Amino acid sequence: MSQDAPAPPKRGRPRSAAARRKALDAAREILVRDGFGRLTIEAVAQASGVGKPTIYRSWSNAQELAMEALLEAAPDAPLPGDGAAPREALTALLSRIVRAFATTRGRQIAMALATADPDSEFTRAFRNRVILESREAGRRLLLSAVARGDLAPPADMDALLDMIFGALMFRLLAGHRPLDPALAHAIVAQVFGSPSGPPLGTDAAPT
Amino acid sequence: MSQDAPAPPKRGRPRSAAARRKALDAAREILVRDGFGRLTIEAVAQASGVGKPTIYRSWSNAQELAMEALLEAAPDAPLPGDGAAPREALTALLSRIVRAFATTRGRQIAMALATADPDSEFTRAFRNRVILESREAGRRLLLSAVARGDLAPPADMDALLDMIFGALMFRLLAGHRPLDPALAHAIVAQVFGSPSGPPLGTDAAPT
Amino acid sequence: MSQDAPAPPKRGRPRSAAARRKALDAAREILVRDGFGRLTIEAVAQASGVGKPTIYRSWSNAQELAMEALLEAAPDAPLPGDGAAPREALTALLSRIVRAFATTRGRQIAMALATADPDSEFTRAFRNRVILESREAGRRLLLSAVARGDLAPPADMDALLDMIFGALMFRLLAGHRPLDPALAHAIVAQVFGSPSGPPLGTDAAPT
Amino acid sequence: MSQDAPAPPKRGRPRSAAARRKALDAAREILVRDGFGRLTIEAVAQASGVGKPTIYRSWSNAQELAMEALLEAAPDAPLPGDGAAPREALTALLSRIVRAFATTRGRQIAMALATADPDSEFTRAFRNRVILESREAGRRLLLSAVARGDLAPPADMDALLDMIFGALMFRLLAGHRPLDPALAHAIVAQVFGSPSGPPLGTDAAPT
DNA sequence: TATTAAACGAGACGGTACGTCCTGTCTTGGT
DNA sequence: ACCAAGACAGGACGTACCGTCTCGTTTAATA
Repeated sequence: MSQDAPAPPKRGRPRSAAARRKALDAAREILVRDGFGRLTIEAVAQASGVGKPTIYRSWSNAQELAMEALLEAAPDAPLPGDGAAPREALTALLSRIVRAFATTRGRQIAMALATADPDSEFTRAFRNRVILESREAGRRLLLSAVARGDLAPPADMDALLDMIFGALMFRLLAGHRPLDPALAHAIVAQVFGSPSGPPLGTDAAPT
Repeated sequence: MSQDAPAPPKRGRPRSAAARRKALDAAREILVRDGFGRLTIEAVAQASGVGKPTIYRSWSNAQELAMEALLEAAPDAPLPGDGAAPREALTALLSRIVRAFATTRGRQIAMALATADPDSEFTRAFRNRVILESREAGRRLLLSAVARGDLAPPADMDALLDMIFGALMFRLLAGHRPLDPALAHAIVAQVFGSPSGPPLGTDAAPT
Repeated sequence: MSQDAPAPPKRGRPRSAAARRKALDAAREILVRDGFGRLTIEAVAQASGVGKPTIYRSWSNAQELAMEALLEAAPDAPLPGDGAAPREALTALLSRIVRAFATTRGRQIAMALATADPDSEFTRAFRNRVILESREAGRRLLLSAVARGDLAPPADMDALLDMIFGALMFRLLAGHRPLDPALAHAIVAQVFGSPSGPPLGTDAAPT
Repeated sequence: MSQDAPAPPKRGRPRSAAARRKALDAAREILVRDGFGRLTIEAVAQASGVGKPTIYRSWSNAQELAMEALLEAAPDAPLPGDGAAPREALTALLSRIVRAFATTRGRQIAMALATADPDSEFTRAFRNRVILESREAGRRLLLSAVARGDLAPPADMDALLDMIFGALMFRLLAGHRPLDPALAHAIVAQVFGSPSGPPLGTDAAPT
């Protein structure tokens, strides 16, 4: 991505990895302690002892720095074993997301997403990594459920996925109801049908 | 709560409705023309000819002013006649929302929501007015569909509503796929079942 | 001066003397407590319970109000009996001025004088009342001293008076040396000559 | 006092002398053109193209900036040759001061002095430079006059100096009489005695 | 005694300036 | 060549007062 120069002559002093680290750590701490609105380059430079120009060399504004800090802090999605029962696996996945979002960081991620330039390369990377990765895990689970006959093949898989993951983000942002684990179960029940009754959206008899 | 002063004598010069109007109009124009990031109290004062302190007297920061401006500009939800077929009515409702969000204003609303203090009274009012009103219209439509037997009663109505409306917001914010009218149809199909086949979540299925 | 309107019909409610009083009292207290820089119309209105327009009806800005408040507070110069020995009377007069200026008020008077529009009618009145009245008393004392033969008739009486009173103001403003009672005696000695020895500036040998 | 850091390493970008210059020049021009009351940090920043924070880095308020601008503009006191006749030299010195004060700047200096915090370090420096330097020149002239026998040794030299220079300031501030060159001559005559006749306060006034 | 006009308190108005904060760039001296 | 430090121009922030302008309420002279 930044390697398109085939022969980087590597002149001069190389960038200090330590400086990046200190900046990211300071940024993360500020995010956690004071929230997104206080994450200024000035404050990060102050707190980390890294010079402002050095920070600007790595990130072009506070949003990008925030995103990378959040992205780092994101749990590295140990996605549930695909061998398990898809319904339970999806429930587990959504529950993990709920728990992650329930912290302050969830809102910060949402703010970062909403505030950032939607077309920036960084924003795209962030979306892919933080948001859509889980969505793809969900897709795999739904496909395996369909393969096992637990779920009728949905007419529009993408729309279904957006309904599932959008519900979480909607609760988080609109805040009209708490974002709690019960939602994960309710969503799964809605998709697969009630545990006892016939599954949602399928006419395939339980057999 | 607001009834403790039974006869507030209304001393002093009353607030000027004209000043509020000019400020809101200028704010709206700036939002449309330059986006949320440029909506500065300074700029609004400049553009509207209203003094800064006067603006601060009515709104305590740029977010609040932005919200009221967006809120005003929000279409006054001419909700579909509840007598019509609920499935078509829901499709129409979601399509209208998609069209509204597809404009710049959609992202602005999302940014305002994400950026603002989630506990502020203004934020709450904004959520109720702009976000949850449509959700309630959706609830009414789903209930009437259930009453007509078009839809199996969902186990968790709130979760279902959040899935429906969350999908729209998710597409808007994550931006991984376009927020287009096809999504409205896909969501409705997912909820009610494919047009020809048996509806989703119906118990009409089992045989 | 304000009588050029031949028939002031004096209809309507007359100005409230109480409002003037409250404003002046509040102004004086603020001057004493917080100094000249804090004497704002706003603060006086707040502290006195008098409305801002009412204050502006009587004084056209904070300087004028300050001046009138200071002027009121000025000791009503019970000038020394002209029958007494002029030299001692002048010493007493200057000592009194030193004492008055040594308080915070002295500086405030100087600030008011320096800050105010030099051509305003109010400033002229203030100067006449607060500054020049003492100067005229001094002139009378010098004249009587000349009449008694205690003092040679000065070539330029006005210049001499300005030297006497200017010395006080100079110490007050420049602050290079304290404005203390010793100065009053030193000035008198300078003008009349040392009590025992020959007067100042003469080359007449001490005999 | 300023020696506790023996080797201040002077890190970071040094202050720009050009910025200071531009600010001071703009300040001086505003003082001359519009007067002390219009000397706003805002206006200086505007007129000079220097950022407000940069100005605040060098001066902590408008008074200090005004003082430094006035101080710069002050004529560098080419004090009269001490070898000349002291009486004529003193007359020349006072005349020069009268001429300097007769301009707008005189009043501005007085306003700056009166308005500023009397204990600020800047105010002290200003006083020393602008006010007291001339006074010291006057002291030297008087001493040499005494040495030559032109003048009887005054009982209190400081008081005499304050009378001489205070007279100028008094006329300037009180404004009861013009501050014109005649005053310089009158003061000198008062101190040294009339050129022809016997000096002031002499016992030549017999009987 | 009733009318009525002016002054009253309150406080919002359009402004100006304040002094602080942060942005993103630039310029030092020190590894 | 990169680093930290920090000054730079710019610009928005939210506050304080300015002096003016309604408001609705006294209040006292007049009619």
